[in-house]
Amino acid sequence: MIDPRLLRDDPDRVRAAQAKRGLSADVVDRALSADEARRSAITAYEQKRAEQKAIGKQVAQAQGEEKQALLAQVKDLAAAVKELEATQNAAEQEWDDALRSIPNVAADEAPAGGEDDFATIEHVGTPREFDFEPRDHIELGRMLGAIDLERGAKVSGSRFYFLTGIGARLELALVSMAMDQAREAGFTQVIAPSLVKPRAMEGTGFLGQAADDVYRIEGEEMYLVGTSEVAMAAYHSDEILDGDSLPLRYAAFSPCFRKEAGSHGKDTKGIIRVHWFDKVEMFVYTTLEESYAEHERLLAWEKEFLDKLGLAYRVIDVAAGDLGLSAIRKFDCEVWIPTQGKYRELTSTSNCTDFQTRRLDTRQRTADGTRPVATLNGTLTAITRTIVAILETHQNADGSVTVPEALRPYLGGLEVLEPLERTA
RNA sequence: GGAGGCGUCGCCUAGUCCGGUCUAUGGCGCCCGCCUGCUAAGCGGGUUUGGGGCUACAACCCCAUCGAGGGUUCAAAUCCCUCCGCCUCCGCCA
Repeated sequence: MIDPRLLRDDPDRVRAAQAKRGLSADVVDRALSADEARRSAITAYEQKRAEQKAIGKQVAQAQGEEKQALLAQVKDLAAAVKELEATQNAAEQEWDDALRSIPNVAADEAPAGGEDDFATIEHVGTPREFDFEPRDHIELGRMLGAIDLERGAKVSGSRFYFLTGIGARLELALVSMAMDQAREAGFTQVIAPSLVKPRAMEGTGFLGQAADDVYRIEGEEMYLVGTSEVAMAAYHSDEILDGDSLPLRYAAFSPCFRKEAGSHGKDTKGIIRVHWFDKVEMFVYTTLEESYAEHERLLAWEKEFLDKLGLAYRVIDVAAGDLGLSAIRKFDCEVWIPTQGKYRELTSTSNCTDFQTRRLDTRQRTADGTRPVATLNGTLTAITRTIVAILETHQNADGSVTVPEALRPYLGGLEVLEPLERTA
């Protein structure tokens, strides 16, 4: 959630931020009046409570008739305190609800508007020209025996797949390559749980409008994560971190699950948009001041990985309305998909500043107290889309695929993926 | 899944049976000061977190905080209920 002090001191800035995302500012006023109601309720309760405590002390010492008199007096007080406490709790709840529904204040640099209002920052590499008709990843995957969509649908339904043979090896290779890069950059490698409690989901901002896309476990208060960001943001919840320990950089592997509600008809074929995929995600805890530079670093690491795979892509500055609840700024790396003739999101990095840590209560110790830290996340590799990009970009006329040099060591030196003689 | 034990302000710990004198004890660590050629030791003081008031976002005052949430009571670390986590044993299992 946003800093309550910002809301109190500069509500117009929050109103402007709502407008920039294309949202109503009503919630700002609701939060402001809730804050006032809350504070007067707190004052009222605390006054009565202090009175009750004072008399309570006398009761403990008094004897006989005097004690009886005091008891009678304080009995009414107890009822009043109870009532005021309930009022306070309700006011507090109201305020919390309003505050939590306000998204993070977008960075000045983030373009205003919605999904289509992004700004292109740069193009890296050039989309490959083919002197033959390129095959899409579905056909290549079938020829290589790498992707089995039919059986995915049979076993789990639409938007599911099996990676088989070289497909399975590709995933393991990509994960290793990503993890090695991260480790060399100083990240701690993590295998994270993909099933989490509501707190983690809510804290990262995925239970608001985004809740439609989240799988909930029947009969349990548990959710399947859509990204290991969820587990990693909650990793240090309710902790006060030593200021010297920052930044804390984690590279987490986990499966990711998404209902893809509302995307009917989009990317219905292949493994571009699936209900489950595996991902290596960078997640960083740092100071607010350092978060902006760290965001650039995360982008640089994402680009390094794409560069090593020889992919052509562009980097976009995502518009305010498309940032999600938590981020103030987001860069997407969109890779050129030859058979679609367009750029598709492959990785994404967000600076969530102290929005998530206020919800999850992760602070740092400073010379004069504690303060919330900043969190950032960035994709190193989302396996399925990475495989799509590699197969389509590096394919040859005979259906074979040239392995990017950087990936070869992870495939036992394999230089070319060859089609199977016949498919099973 | 079953049985039992445990959860106290960084760590360890007293207190819980028998509710009020708990404004939570003591030790370790850490911080400040004194002392001291230096260090150590010694001595004195400080050291949970969140919120509210007032303000300079200081000092100060107040409220909450003994795993979490309810309840009983004038009053709860202490009594009752529910939940969570950890440990031991059994069962099951990768």
